[in-house]
Amino acid sequence: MSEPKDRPYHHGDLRRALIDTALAMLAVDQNWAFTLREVARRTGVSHAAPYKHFRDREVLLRELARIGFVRLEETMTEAMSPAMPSTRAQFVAAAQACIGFACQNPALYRLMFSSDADKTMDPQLHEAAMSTFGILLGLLDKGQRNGSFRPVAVSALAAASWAQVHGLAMLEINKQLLEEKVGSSPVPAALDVLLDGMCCTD
Amino acid sequence: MSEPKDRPYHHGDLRRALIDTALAMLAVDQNWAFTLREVARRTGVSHAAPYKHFRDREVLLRELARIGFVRLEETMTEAMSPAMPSTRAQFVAAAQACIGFACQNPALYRLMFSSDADKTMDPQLHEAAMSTFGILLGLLDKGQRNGSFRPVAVSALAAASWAQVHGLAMLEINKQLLEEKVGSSPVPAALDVLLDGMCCTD
DNA sequence: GTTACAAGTTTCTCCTGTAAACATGGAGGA
DNA sequence: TCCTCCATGTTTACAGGAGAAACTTGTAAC
Repeated sequence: MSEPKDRPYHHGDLRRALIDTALAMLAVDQNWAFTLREVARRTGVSHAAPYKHFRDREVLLRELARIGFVRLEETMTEAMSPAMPSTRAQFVAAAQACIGFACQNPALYRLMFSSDADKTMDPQLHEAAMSTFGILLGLLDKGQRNGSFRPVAVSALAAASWAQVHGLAMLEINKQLLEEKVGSSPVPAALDVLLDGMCCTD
Repeated sequence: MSEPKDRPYHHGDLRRALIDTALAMLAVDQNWAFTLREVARRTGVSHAAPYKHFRDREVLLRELARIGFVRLEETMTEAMSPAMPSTRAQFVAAAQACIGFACQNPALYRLMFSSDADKTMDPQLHEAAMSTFGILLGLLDKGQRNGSFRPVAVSALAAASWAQVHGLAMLEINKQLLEEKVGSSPVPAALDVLLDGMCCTD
């Protein structure tokens, strides 16, 4: 893991290396023990080096959150791309992709939606989050146009489906969805109930 | 805030005093800067004193979470008690009470549903959480009996409504429910969409 | 009364974030 | 070519937190 000699004094692209290390840590450390010093250590650099690239811890966190939104958007877009029999099926696929992303990157997902990553502090982060949200809006709009979803205010559908998916994701990654509470397959069950309210009667 | 002299060497009920101080801190500090030393300081004891009553920080956090569940249950029970025209209205009242509780105690609410407060570690915490969840189950069951809610598996309704309410609460306290995304009154709107899927057609 | 124990305090070690001062090496002008 | 600047490293320093260990103090039981 550590090459003692061959590293030149100047790293080359420490900024990117720090981000990569941090993302790798977030992917492994479910439990959110994230320290700048540990990131520096694993990157093989002194604990003060990161401050040349990030004003403070929060700035790095916000950058990680931004990348998280980009990746989530990619994940959801991929999940939606195959031919689907209905917009409803596409919605389910996107929702499950989002929840799957959260399960595979729990710490990153939590970070993305925590107030640690305050979006008012960082226009780029805000933009990334809005862009990801745009996928949902696009899907809802399409569903309304083709008669799949009820013609109520799209913002209401957006609020409901976002809350539902985010709620399921948060409960899942925090291990709250115990079988004794919500049965053995809560995610599809919950999505079905919600979609019954969103969809036009067949 | 601090009486320098009159405090006897032994506090009397330091355990309760620490819990009260911590709860007060959680109510004020939205942003979750919670340190044992600060709790000790504000309680007027040395920073090591809390360790006589809580093995470590986590044990105190779990106790706070437990109390949070008790209070949430009280809040929801109160909100549901007045005469309501329908089970649906009662559901909305309970849901809004839960979200209101989260908004008024954001740090506590976050703690309650974080994996910091690992329920597998503490039977009493688990029991308190289950008891609070029981309110939802009772309401759903009653609604199914009187024909308000659809006769699908109650665990599916539970999963959907819990995820919805928790999702709304989390998004709200993390200031993610921006008007540009979900309109001006996302909570009632989202609950309505969900309930359209849960309720029998009128 | 003496003594034992629960519940305080002090002191210590190791960790973190962050600031300041110092070092290095590559790029651009004399 | 050489000198100098400066971005990007390192070292050192400091404040504050978790928690362990050793010490102190009331009080309650014998």
